[in-house]
Amino acid sequence: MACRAAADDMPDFSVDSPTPVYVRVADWIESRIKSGELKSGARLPPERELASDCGVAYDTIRRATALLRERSLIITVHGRGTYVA
Amino acid sequence: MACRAAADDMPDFSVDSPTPVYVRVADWIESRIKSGELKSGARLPPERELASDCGVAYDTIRRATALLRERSLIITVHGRGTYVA
DNA sequence: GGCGATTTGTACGTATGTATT
DNA sequence: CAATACATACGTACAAATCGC
Repeated sequence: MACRAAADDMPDFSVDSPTPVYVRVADWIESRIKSGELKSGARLPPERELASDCGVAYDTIRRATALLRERSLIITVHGRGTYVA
Repeated sequence: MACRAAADDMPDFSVDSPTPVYVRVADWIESRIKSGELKSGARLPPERELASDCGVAYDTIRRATALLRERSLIITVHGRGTYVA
């Protein structure tokens, strides 16, 4: 599973913080892109998989990916998946 | 109640259509702004009230207002309400 | 400044529809 | 046609901001 490897250094999104969880998830994914761990064209895990891996709800992942789409960091294709821009 | 008056000519959002409900709700509100029925500075009903009045879920209203914010037609203030721009 | 009421924001979970493979 | 994956829609609960008292 593509995301499991990343789960090792995945932040604990359950910790209390003034920053919303969906922003922290987006920032975390952004940092993985910026660091080169996720290269352009790479496909992200399915949203539901991301949700369960991150221990957050599907809705939260949807918000996070919406943010990243606004930031033009990812591209999402209905029925296919989400890719690094 | 501010919105009840508008309920008379409110479209039936339950009818089947290829256009998502949240887009139709947004378009309906936009048409009420463009027609002058809702003037600049006017406050919209609370989102939950809009939801029940329109017979749709809170989530659907949130999507609709998000669209209208993107279109710069409304301004939303946390804890206060939503206003025509 | 506190308190309660109102209103938006976030988060969770689930079901069904639609597009791609 | 079946499996996979994103999109929409519903409902609920609690947190956070604002305002009037």
